[in-house]
Amino acid sequence: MLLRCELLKQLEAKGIRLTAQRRALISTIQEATTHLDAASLLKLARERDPRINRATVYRTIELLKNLGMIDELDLMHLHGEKHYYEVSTQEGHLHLACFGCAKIIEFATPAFDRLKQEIATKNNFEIQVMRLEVGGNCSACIAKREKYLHEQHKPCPCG
Amino acid sequence: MLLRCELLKQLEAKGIRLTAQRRALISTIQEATTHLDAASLLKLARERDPRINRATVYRTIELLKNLGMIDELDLMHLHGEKHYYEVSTQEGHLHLACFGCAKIIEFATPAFDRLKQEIATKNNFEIQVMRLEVGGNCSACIAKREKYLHEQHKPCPCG
DNA sequence: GTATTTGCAAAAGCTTTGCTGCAAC
DNA sequence: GTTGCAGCAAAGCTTTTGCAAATAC
Repeated sequence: MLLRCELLKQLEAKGIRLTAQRRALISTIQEATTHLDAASLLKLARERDPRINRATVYRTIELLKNLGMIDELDLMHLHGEKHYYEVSTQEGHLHLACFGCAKIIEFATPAFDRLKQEIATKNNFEIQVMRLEVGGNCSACIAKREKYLHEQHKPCPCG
Repeated sequence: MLLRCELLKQLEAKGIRLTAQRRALISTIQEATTHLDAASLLKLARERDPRINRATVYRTIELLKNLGMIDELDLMHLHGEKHYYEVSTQEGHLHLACFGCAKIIEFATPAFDRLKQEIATKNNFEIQVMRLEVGGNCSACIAKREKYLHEQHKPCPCG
């Protein structure tokens, strides 16, 4: 249930004034259909407002991060060291990165929040951010590999 | 239960031959008492073998990572974008990074491996690496903050 | 003698910063 | 008039790479 530019509303509600450039950036993040890194975000947002500068991208990201409105992801450094961003959600979820095809799978489970609770309680730790990332092979890539092994007449580990 | 230079033994068992420089690097990782980044590792390892070069550090890290013998951590980017390394362990554990005092707390719980199992099963995903990092405030920093608020005669959220 | 690995230095990739000037109240 | 942001370009930090020389078998 994504309201149209929920982030802008939240910022407005906090009394934070934004320039047109920042508004363009923020709606771009909000409406993105993939995880964006700073460079892609800049490129996309410039379609809305060509004046946007790289420095403004990083400064706006910093702002939203500090307000806890977006989360920063590494996505297992699948494509170098850049960071990716997504709008923070109420319930925790995690990211599976496939080393084979670079696909990113999002997965949510109640166990995630239960674990979060356990971590906080047992360590008396006040959690602000929790990031869980997994790397490996997705089901399609596992199947591909097994098909390949089979065609090579090599033993298939699954029998 | 850390055997003396377990990593070297494992590599030897795999028939992987190592130069003196790499051996010095690897024992440094093995015997480290904190999480090392590439630069600290270089500095420390040079006390054992001054010939070691930065490139060799990165190339050795790459090797150990690919063999699954060390894990790469970000530690919530508490000190910039560098990576930290630790010897892989059988059972999963996670890292709590305190934004207040930069302390890193390690925490292990069976729930971690149960969650890992659930992720693998429900997504039919073959997990190679799983990294869980948490950022927030440790108990000491929470106490410090509450003491401060109390001295300022401000209301204490805990009553 | 061939293959691998080293050291060095330079490049690359992403992010941050200093500064000048513009814009908003 | 002050205050704060934007844009620009340069610097910063970490990591990677090309290549010639050195090393190991």
